[in-house]
Amino acid sequence: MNFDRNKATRIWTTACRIPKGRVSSYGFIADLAGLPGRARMVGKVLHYAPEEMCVPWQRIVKSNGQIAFAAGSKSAQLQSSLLHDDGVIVFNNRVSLKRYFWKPDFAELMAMEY
DNA sequence: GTATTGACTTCAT
DNA sequence: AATGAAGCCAATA
Repeated sequence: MNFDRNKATRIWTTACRIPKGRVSSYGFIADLAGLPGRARMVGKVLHYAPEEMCVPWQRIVKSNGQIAFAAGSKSAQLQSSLLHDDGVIVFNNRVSLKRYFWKPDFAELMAMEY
């Protein structure tokens, strides 16, 4: 798998900023990582995220709050479980963005723009 | 080189 | 709320 390691690292580190108990979307993370329009790449890259980086991939969901995996699939169940550990309620394979969507504060946004 | 494929998003029904 | 089409872009084939 030869993907762009540099971009991948940006995505991983960006994902690591999502605090416990919050979620974000693929597109939003792509934007923060400086890669607008590459939501699909975020998903691909998260799949390759090394274990030792402890990337909280479970906190990334679709823009409508649904988990990206098919309901009932092994991955979806695992993600739901991990989110539950974070204190996030998962219902019908989705979470409430109203309650959990991560809004980075101003200082964090500034630290990112590069 | 073109075609297909996604852990996606948005808009229109 | 649910579907579907079109757009998206890097990776694969």
